[in-house]
Amino acid sequence: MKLQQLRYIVEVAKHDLNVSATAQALFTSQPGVSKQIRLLEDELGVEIFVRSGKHLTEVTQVGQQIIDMASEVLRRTQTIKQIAQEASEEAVGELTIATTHTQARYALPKVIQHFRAAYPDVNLHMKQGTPAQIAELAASGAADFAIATEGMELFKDLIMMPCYEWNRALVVPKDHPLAVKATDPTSLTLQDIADFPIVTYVFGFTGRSRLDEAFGSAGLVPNVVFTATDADVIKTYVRLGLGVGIIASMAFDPDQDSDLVRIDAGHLFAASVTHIGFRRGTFLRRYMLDLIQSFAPHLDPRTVAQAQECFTSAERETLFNELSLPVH
Amino acid sequence: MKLQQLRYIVEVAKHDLNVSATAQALFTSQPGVSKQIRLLEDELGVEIFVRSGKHLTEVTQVGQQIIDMASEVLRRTQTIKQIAQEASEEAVGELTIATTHTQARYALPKVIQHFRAAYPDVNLHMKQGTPAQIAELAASGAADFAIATEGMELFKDLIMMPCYEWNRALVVPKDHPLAVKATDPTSLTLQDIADFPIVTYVFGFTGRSRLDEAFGSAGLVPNVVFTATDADVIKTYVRLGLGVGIIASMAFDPDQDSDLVRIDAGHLFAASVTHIGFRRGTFLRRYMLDLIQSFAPHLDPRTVAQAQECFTSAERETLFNELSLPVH
DNA sequence: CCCCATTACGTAGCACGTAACAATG
DNA sequence: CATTGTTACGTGCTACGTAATGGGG
Repeated sequence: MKLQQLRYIVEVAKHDLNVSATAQALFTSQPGVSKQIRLLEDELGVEIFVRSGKHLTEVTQVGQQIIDMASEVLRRTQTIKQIAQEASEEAVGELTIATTHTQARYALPKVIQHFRAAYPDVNLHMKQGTPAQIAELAASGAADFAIATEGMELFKDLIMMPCYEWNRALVVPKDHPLAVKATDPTSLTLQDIADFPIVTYVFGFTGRSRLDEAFGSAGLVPNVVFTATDADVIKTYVRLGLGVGIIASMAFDPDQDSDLVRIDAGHLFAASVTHIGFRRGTFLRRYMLDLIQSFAPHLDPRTVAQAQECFTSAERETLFNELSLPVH
Repeated sequence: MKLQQLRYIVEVAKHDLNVSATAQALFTSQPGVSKQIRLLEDELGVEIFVRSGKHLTEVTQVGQQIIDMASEVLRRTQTIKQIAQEASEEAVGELTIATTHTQARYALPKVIQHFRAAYPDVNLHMKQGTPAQIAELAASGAADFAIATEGMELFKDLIMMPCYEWNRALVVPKDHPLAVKATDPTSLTLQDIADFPIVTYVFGFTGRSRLDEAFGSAGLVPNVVFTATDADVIKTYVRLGLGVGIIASMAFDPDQDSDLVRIDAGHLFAASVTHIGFRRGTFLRRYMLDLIQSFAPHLDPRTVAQAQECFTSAERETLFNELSLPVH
């Protein structure tokens, strides 16, 4: 059994059982991959893939178990490399962050700027997607970190940590009837909002669920006429007069959005909490810990280490609910 | 990075940093081992071992982390082999049980006999040792199972499951003053026993601690004149008249021990529970599950699987304290 | 008829073993 | 001086790439 053989079967499984595509992705020849898989199957005495004629059609039951375990093996060899690099070149490496538009656009820029200055030799990659995709990326190891507000409890081997609390604001054009509320945001009610067509996030994004809850428990049916995954698009359509926008308050930029009026609505909705997560068992390099702390100051390396030790998310909750989160 | 290189560093660490001895144990040449370690260190860019002149003197800090992770990798490659063998040759394999004399001599024979009949092609190995050694063997992967009554909570990555409950009996020569109690064991008191010199297990073996607790809470100081790790030795010295023996009741064999009298003392001491344990993450083959159930009928494969899923020993406890244990 | 996996075969690299060497206690 | 790790060197294996072959959709 060789590490490459394990790599091959894992990659073939990831590439829809297409050996040619796998070989190309791994920059090697297709017969080589084919043969090594055969050799592994011979050595183990089991078929990992089901072949119909000249095609791999499916993964056998044992095959799946073996592939899963092989992934684990490969992950750990990666960890070995990380440990070594951490010891020899502390400030050199890679960092992949999977996150949503909202975070990438409004929460992360400062952090990233700071990070790049501190670690110029760490290559940084950002992947954007839906909360579910983000969680998947982190769980599969394709990203080091997932940062999002929703849908992060999907994978049990993701360690999630709360970063900051935030709430919503209304954005309306300056000439909108509700614009006058800007002088006294506390007088704003859910009924006020429900009177107008609403432009906000699609479901499953950026705390949208909290919004629905608030209206629901007030017995109101909001007239959501347009949804988007990010605040920039929402603001654009607010400008076009489609309706009043409800966005994360941090997504309002006083400079760029000077043609709009922001009315804080934090008293109307339950606060949302943005989390950062990583796969259980990940070796966290110094620069990773630094990034976490720079994004969420209360998450110092010691606290993160404690979170890693926790077996269940319930344990982590008790660990974290002693902390008071920053509010954005 | 190659699997063998990982194997080499792990084994060298296990062999007190003696490369020659390691090479011999792995049936390979010493320069080969030496070179592969060097190559790995070069590839990773770190020193795993500290060399003073021509000797490996210690493991670097990173080295230890790498070795630990390498062990994990190798363990998982073993698991892959097991998964494969399970699928192709369900009844072929190896099984190593680490246990104490008491279990090996009095509890396991029937089980083993049954097992050998059911799985003639599974090679069986028994390792004997102190409870601490047994737990260590299972935790390190040198044994598949640990079976013992004491000291099994030492390693947090051992999954322990209760097998049966048992208590103690007094054994005395036929002409001993206490022999008359055999007709009415319930009349036996701790004071009765404390009046005589006692021969029993050494501390840390076969529920010895429960014995001390009972005397302690009764305000008595037992006069333990001789201790041994197993009942056979204890009985021998009881025969020599050294004192009254206190042994596990199942360790009295009516046939072989017909020259002694057994007086049940279950009402005087808290019951002990014998456990079977294995390393978390172990792939349990069919024959292993069979062995467990044959030893402890309530531990069916489903229950064992549930125990494997539990994160903490507390969770397992709640799982198990619904079961009523067999009494030996 | 194209796509894809397997077989065949040649080559280059590398792991491993033997032998010689160096250093340590 | 014995033990132990490293260097040097030769060899046999094998992983990999190119080319040819054979099945499926």
